[in-house]
Amino acid sequence: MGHATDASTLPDVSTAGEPAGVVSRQERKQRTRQALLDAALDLLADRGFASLSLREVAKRAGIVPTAFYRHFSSMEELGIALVEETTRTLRGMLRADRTEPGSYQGMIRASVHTLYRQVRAHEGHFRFVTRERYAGSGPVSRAIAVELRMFAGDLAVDLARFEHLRGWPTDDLHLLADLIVTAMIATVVDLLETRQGDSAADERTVAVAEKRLRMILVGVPHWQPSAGQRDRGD
Amino acid sequence: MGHATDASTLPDVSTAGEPAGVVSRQERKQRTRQALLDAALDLLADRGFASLSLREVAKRAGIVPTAFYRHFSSMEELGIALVEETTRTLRGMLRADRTEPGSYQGMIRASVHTLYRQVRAHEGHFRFVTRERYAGSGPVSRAIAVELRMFAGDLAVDLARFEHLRGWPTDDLHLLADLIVTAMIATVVDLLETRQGDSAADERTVAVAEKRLRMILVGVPHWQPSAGQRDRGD
DNA sequence: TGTACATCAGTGAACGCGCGTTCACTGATGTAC
DNA sequence: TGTACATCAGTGAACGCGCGTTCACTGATGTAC
Repeated sequence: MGHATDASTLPDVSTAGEPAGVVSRQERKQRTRQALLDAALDLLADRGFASLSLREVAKRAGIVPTAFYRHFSSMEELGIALVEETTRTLRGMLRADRTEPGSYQGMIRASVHTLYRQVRAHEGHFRFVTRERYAGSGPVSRAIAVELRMFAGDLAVDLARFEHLRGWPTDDLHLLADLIVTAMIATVVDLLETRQGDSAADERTVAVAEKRLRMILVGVPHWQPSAGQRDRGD
Repeated sequence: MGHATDASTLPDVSTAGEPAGVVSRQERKQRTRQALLDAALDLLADRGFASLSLREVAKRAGIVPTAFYRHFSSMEELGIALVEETTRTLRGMLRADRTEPGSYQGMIRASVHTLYRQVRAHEGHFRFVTRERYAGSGPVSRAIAVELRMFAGDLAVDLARFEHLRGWPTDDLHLLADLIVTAMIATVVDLLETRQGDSAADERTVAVAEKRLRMILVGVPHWQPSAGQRDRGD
């Protein structure tokens, strides 16, 4: 227990069976840092970040508690690094899925599939992020909020290129983008609740995810932009 | 500090200025129990439930740690009581808002207004529930999941009475109901992020909440029920 | 290539602290007669 | 109404434990000459 070689880190650096003698001090340090991140993620499988102790993480990473400070000045700093690891590549992949504004249907399929693969490849990361999103008012929750706002911002920009959405006011575009991001997060949660390996359940979850997005978007051509602002009457 | 007389409990039992000598032992016990619930809620203002200690809660409620066990067998049991307090009346109020299936518009306005009043009257409760919803896999998160499923179930039943929705398959109805519940939770979070007392900001948040629901519902007449199932092709 | 020194990731002892839970207790409230 | 006993919410001492952080240290790696 507690070995860090089965690492499931986002960037797949191949460090597996290299001779131990030839690596530089810098490289060793980097590996220990990664071991700390992986250890934290392992321990977060069924608990909140706030309940994680520095000593516990260090122990599982195979170092003494005091050595933790060679890598992070606090647990919070480690938490922020985990948030970064989670979103580092996903944002670009989702933007790529929307490069040519074709049908909603195509965009939906591609985005859901990207999200699906990414969640399944890095369950721990996504469990961590969906959990800590509302977990408090600390630096980790704030970092997650910032990342999500960037996802929604990207999406609002891309949505503006669709035919029916060209004339929409910015407010309405952002409302729609937030709705879609929220639906995607719901899909992440659904996937994490499904036991890994049950591919029939996975297909059902993906189908529901796509349907949910279609249900949101089917109204788009019939929406009267900004009607809401006026009929509040002040 | 730590007095329990400024209680903000959901059932507004008037226990304020009564002579102390006349209350029964049972009544006194009930008050201490309530003081524990209120103390926990106070302490949860900017932290997660998991980081709350029994000793801390007891101290703030004005009793010795060991007396805690006269009221709850564990912190988890207290957490579940807090979930119950939060949803006890809200569920009925929201159902009442939908008793006569008139326009979506009317239903939306009434429901959002009910939610708004309830959140503003019991901020601590709703902060607790939205935070702990995904906080882990413990009894508290499970209790919240059960309550939310009941909200969505109520809503699905009521939605089935609307004209366009009469022919919808159960799956699609539940998907729509979940979408609406999720939108309502987003509104709760928005309200909790707004500084209390800024009534202009509140009105904006309520307007956004209504608009969000309209954006979801505007597609309903144009939805092809279960089209999604078929075009997945297996 | 060889030597002398600097760097620095990781060590291990020590600290004071708050934790959940046990236990035997106290003394006011409640009840039976 | 008065007395004797039962109930039980709250007390306070005590326990062993894991916590974050400090500090002086070790010894392999890196670098200057």
